[in-house]
Amino acid sequence: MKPLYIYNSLSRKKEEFIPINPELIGLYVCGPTVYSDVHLGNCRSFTSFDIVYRYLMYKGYQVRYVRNITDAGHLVGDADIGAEDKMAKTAKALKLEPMEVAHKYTVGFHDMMKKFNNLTPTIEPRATGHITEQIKMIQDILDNGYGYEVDGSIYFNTVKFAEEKDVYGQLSGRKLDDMLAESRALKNQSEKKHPADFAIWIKAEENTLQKWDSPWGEGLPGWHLECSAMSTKYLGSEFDIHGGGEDLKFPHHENEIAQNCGACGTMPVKYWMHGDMLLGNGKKMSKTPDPETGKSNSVMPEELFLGNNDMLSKAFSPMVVRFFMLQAHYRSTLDLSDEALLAAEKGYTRLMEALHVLQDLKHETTPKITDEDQEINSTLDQAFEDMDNDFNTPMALSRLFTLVNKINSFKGGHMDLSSISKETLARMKTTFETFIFDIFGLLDETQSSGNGDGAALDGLMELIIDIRKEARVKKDWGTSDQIRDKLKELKIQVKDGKEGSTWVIEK
RNA sequence: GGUCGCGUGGCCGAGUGGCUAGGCAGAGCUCUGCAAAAGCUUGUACGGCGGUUCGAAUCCGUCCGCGACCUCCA
Repeated sequence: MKPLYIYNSLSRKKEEFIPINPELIGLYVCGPTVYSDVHLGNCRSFTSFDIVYRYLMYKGYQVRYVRNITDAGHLVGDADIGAEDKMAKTAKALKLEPMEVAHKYTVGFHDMMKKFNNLTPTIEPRATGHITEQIKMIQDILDNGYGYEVDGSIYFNTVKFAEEKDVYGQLSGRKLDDMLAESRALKNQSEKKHPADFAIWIKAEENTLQKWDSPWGEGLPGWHLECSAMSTKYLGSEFDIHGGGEDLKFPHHENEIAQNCGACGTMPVKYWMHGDMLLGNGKKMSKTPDPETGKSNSVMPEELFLGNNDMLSKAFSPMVVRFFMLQAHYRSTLDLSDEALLAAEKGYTRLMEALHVLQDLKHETTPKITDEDQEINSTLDQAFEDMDNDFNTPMALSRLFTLVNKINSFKGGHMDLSSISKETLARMKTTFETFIFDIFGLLDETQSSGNGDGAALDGLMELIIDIRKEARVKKDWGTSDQIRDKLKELKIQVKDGKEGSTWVIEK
């Protein structure tokens, strides 16, 4: 197996990926807090890690992919206690049980992941299902002396941990001294000994909707803790890869490390991966409205699919959006715009069309190995090298497009198919399918078949194309063009080629 | 204010000391009954200013602009 290089946020450089246990890779990705609909930025992040998951599997690894659902403990605002829980806030607003809120948005999240053709993780644990594990972890942290109780709430003693372990701040590049000087955190009335300390168990108030019994009284676990507890439970106290959005690096992931380390004494994660943000109007896409304009710049996926957003001139399908995301590296910000999506749409269609052409290419002769053979094979090799280089999807995609050119040339007769060997053609076919479907996770939306209507449409189109063909043989251009133009109005494009006509539904 | 990152041709977006990224758009040509599709050709791009180097968009310094985190967000 060729080595895979992953950019590790912890060391800030690319490192060769060496699994702790080659038999089973542990991958943990921070999932959503299910208090509202996921927006497109969330989808980008999950899609990025879907590619990671897919590529690891392509490499032959068995992967345990854990992605959590946070359905408790995530507070609104920056207070550690006394603040409202996100779940509870939505529950009150919608007059629902917190678990109804969780279910509603979990289902919505799953639907969206399916639309983007993201694979399901192998385990999707929820915070409320792991209260016992979280309480146990709090106890471990207390036993190790890194926690303290104040009036029924438990805090993580960041200062003590930082002094003793020298790992705090490593991931986010923060120094505790600087944080000490930071005055902002003190603006809230707090029981904490130090602003950098954070709640791991929050005492329930009278009106707290979600609360559980614990050795310290009724309460709920703090945010950050669910990830520590559940990753430890399913992947062990040390595992391979942890992923999440760049915006989770601090405080979420930094505190996660502190909790794991404070409870188990080991650094939990070997490779930390962070995906960068999707931008809307040049700014991070966020659910929170802009304080100046009062409007959120987040685009909901549904708006994209239906085309009902001010930014968009038309609707874009999930696969076009996925293709659009693949064209950028996961560690770069990506600007969403109508123009960029239109370009992605054409590119996506071109790629899928070329795949169809490729699948239909056949040749019988087996000539000698030519330069063309080598060129194609090395381009295919390079595409995999690009993926091995920190999942460089845009680069790998560009290799595919290099071959799209050749594929179309073979079909159009600009290049002779017999200039490549049977084996090379076969490899090109399988590699294209592997990349497009297995690694990139794209679906073929250009195919009409798959249901009864599709089959009917295929038959109809065959008939119409035949009729037009006859008209053309008779040089009846009026009929021929009428068919072509009418179909065009119906968003069906007829493509005349050497071997007859094909058609495609325009987006 | 602190920490980090970015600024690439009309747009999106890779790359990173010397070799064509790619997609979209534009121009010319080929094919075609005409188109479309497809193919071919075509872009003196790397924020400004210095420096290192035989050579820098790529390294260093500096200035300007933008963003992320530091408070919930993938």
